[in-house]
Amino acid sequence: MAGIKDVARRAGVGVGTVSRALNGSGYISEETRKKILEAAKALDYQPNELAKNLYRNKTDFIGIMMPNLEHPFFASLLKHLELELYRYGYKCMVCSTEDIDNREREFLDMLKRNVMDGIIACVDLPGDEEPETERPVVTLERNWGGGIPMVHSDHAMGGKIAAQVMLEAGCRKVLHLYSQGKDSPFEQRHRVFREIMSAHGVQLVEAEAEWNHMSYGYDLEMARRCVRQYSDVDGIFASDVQAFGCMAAALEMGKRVPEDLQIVGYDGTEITRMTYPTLTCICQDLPRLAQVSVQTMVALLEGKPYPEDLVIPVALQKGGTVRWT
Amino acid sequence: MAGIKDVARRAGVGVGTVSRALNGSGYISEETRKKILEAAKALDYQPNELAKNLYRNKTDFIGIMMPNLEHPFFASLLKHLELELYRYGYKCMVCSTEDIDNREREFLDMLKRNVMDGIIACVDLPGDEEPETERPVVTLERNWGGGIPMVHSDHAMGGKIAAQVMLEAGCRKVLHLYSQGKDSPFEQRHRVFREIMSAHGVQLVEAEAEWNHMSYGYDLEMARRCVRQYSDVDGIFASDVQAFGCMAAALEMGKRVPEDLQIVGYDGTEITRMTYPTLTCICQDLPRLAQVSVQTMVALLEGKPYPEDLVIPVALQKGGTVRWT
DNA sequence: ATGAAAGCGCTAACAG
DNA sequence: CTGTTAGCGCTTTCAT
Repeated sequence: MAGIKDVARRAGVGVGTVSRALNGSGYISEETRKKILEAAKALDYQPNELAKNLYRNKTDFIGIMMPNLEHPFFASLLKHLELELYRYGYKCMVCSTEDIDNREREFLDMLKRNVMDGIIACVDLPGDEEPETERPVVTLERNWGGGIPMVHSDHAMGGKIAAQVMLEAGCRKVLHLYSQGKDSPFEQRHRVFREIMSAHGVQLVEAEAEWNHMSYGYDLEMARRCVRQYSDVDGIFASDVQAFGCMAAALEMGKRVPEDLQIVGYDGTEITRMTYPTLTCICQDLPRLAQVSVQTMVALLEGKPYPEDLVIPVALQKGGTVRWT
Repeated sequence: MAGIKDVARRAGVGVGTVSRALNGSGYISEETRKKILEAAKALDYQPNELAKNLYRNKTDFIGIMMPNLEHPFFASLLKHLELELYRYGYKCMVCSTEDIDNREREFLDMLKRNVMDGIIACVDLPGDEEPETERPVVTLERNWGGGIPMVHSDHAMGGKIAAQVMLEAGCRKVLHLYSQGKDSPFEQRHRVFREIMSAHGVQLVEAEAEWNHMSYGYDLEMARRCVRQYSDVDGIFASDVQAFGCMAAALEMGKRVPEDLQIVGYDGTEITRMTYPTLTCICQDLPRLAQVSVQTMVALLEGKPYPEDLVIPVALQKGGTVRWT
């Protein structure tokens, strides 16, 4: 592997000159620049990024922490985050905590060791400690407190839209699958939904999903159980995957959707458009969530002020699991 | 940020001693070791990995190249790869090429710049050039030639199983959605499937999906078009996502699955178990694919021989989209 | 058993 | 404009 010294020798100049020529910093005569470029090409010179990183104390890596990479919400979010980071010249290092003990802690420690420049986290803060904040952290949908910027969807709006859909659809007894995290912004969605339902005299049956247990298997299984247990409801509000689990269980029991049972999902991932009928759901704006969190991260890294408004609107996607009038 | 010098000063020893104590290399008296450990703890010392990387010329990063992180097959594969790399102490750097021009090339160049120790690639080799092989590359389901190890499923077996299912189900006219890459091992699946179908006099209608255009939207749209166009088939063989697209289009047209139309998917991702009826499909063994490719990568990095057999068996998942007798 | 010193490959400050 | 040199923070000889 040719190093900068080899290039310097071949071009008959000093290493400093090579560095300047290749980085376009400082003054270089056109002539020597050409010589250097030629030498670099001839030797197929590639600067060793490790040396550069040590000097700059920066790697251009951003770590992404997610509970589960297989879940359609996180898979899609990761895609958008990676793309957005790429636009700003950052590389994406990913950590799927799954249910592995201590994985969050280990990952956060890497931040202290300068492995990456910052972290975008979609998981809860491990333990009760404040994170070291020497390098920036931005969270998505998770409250880490301590002035750490949190980008999230407008879940109050989501709960409200879902409730309105249920009301217009004429539901009288609704199954509501929810989950609650550490001061999570999600709770707004459930709170608002409950309030509106109660205010209109709609009966509510609730089941709590384990927080942060993001997996298809779990979601489908719990959805199935709930539908069996509360077989007399005429409406369901749950996350996308859970909603599909409910629909499958109901169809298996001989119910018709939406004639006997109306279903509203939450998230709006691609899977909602994959079936017939398509799933009516509240869509989170994943591209925008990714965009804003990356912008915030970059601003933090550059010491600039970051966007004030970190709340992203949601939208209704009308699908075939609700009877529209 | 406390450095090794600070620790040395505080413990009243030289930096070399601190390094040895903390890495457990060389001889250290129990007494000074204690002093050093204390000092390190007191200062919350974290070794700067950038310096270590430069010295070792190694980062413990493995790059993962994928065409699309949102697609359930790749999302799931990534999850397993990341987990497996973690087991071996490697971190996972991810690159989603999407359809971005030159992204593969750029990512491969990072390998030359020592940004990562190796690459596991699930995309085609850009251009016709041989990749620099100074640092190891392993591919998953992609043929990069030049002695680069390729881990892949036993697609001949997959094609055979799918064909047998179709025959047993009594299909007489089958729609076959396929795609072909650069010398891809996938082709076996299509070749074997065709051969068996023809041998038994089953009529075959084929539609080619664009290679490497891995996205829900595209898959669903093309599936819908095909089902409309070939509305008289009684069986369909396609990838998971395409299969769902076909099923949705057929249901929308008033057909019944599996009574009027039987469907066999390929991949066996989580989405196949999400609906009612569940999708009959050929399952690739993603955990095993990940395991073998990571083992191969690690062996390459350590200069050891790697597993000979890089072909992973597939299995049939019986679902409700086929009439079982 | 331990301290001093020489790199790892690059960038930037400083002389010329 | 360009060459020389001093780090970046760590690991590892090499003396002692």
